[in-house]
Amino acid sequence: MLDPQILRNDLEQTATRLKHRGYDLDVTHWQSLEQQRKTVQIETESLQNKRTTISKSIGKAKAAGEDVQPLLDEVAAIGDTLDASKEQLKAIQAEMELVTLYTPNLAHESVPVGKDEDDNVEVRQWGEPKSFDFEVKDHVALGERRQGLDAESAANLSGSRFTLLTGEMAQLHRALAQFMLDQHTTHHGYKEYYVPYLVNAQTMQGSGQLPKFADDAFITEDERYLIPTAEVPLTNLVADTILEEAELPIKMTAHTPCFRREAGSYGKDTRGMIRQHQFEKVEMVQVVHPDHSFDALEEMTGHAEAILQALELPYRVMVLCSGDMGFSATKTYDIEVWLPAQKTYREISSCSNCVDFQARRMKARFRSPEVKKPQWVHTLNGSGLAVGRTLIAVLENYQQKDGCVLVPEALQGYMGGKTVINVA
RNA sequence: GGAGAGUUGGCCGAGAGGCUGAAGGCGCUCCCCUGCUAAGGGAGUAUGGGUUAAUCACUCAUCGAGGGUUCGAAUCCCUCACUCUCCGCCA
Repeated sequence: MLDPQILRNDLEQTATRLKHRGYDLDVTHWQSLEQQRKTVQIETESLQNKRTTISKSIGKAKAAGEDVQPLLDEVAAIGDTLDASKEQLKAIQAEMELVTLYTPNLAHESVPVGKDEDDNVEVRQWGEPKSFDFEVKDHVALGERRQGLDAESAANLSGSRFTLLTGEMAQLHRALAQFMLDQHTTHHGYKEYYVPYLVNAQTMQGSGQLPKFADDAFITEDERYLIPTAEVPLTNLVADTILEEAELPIKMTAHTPCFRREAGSYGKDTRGMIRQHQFEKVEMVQVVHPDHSFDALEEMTGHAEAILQALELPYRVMVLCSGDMGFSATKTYDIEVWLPAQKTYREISSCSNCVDFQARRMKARFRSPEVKKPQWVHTLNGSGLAVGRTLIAVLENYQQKDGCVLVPEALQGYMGGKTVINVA
């Protein structure tokens, strides 16, 4: 949720900045709502005040044994007008709330203005894409051996966009998640959480998935949502709370499955396990003091990078342009890992600073000794990393001519000492 | 799934139709006293919104959420959510 003050005081500029994000704010509509709101609210509140005043005097008059009938007559006249005024105010406020709930965050000044992913800007690269002296296979081809990656069985069980892993593939997948969690908890200062995978609508709204993106999520019959990312439960842990400044920063990590409908991505990434309805992710979330959120974003991106560096997987870091960012973010770095079979970099992590956008939706605040009023915290989230995609990256980057796959040194301890898998 | 109890400010806790935005305590802030420490005395201390250039100003809302009764609701009624206890079931 944007600061209502900037919509009131700086409407034109805000509309322009929203346009950079591909969002058209109906300025005239908003202005008219705002104007109506003001008139009706003042009217309602003054009627309310009048009624309360008279009601109180009725109490006093009764206690004094006076005749209250004249006062009752007077207050009766207010009733209908007040009710009508209240209804009107409610309707206006509901409409304004809807607009604010559907309005994305503003892009930070440091974010390049652009339309889509083609306008994202590379920030840095790490590692050299390895050259192979043989024809490289993609992860699907590599996974066919020993049926380690069995798309057909998954399709039979559940439909398209599901994956079944067996044997060493499943073990490697598990090893990756364990390794990531351990890195974040022992080296990067995050506390590990185990969280619910089903959340209510309120929680989904707090982090920005609802109401606008209802179609992207799976919903249960009793109206709970399967989490699309652990960001949702983790971030909402501070919903409706006033923290002490000393409690900040809060750094949380969790390994969870993520569920996404992937509505509107028909035909995209249909081969292999790049885009799935269900995938594993290790997520990082930080709740920080507003002065430090941009530093925290750099730090958190570094934490995700550290995983790739430990796995010796080449990657590049992109800063997303205004038009390509997610709804709640003010600035996002995508980390893209090198996939030799596609001869391209593919997203494996996304780290975002949401500043006070989610905090306002969730009512997450903190109190500092210097400032009397509670202030909004800033929230950040980042993948560290998407486990399925990391598996793909390991398979493709560590493949050998004969189709077996070397186990990255950092993972060997998690693989029972194995140095190579997928041997024919 | 069944039966019962509960949900009040940062925390604990009173409150039973008007004088309650809410006693009291804890915590916190400021002041006084006390040669350290402990203790004592006084004052202050909810959140959100609106009006305003801004406020020491005025005002509205909020006692789990949403409805209702009433001139007036933390207090009465209804629905829902959550917590706790007991029973049942279950990994």
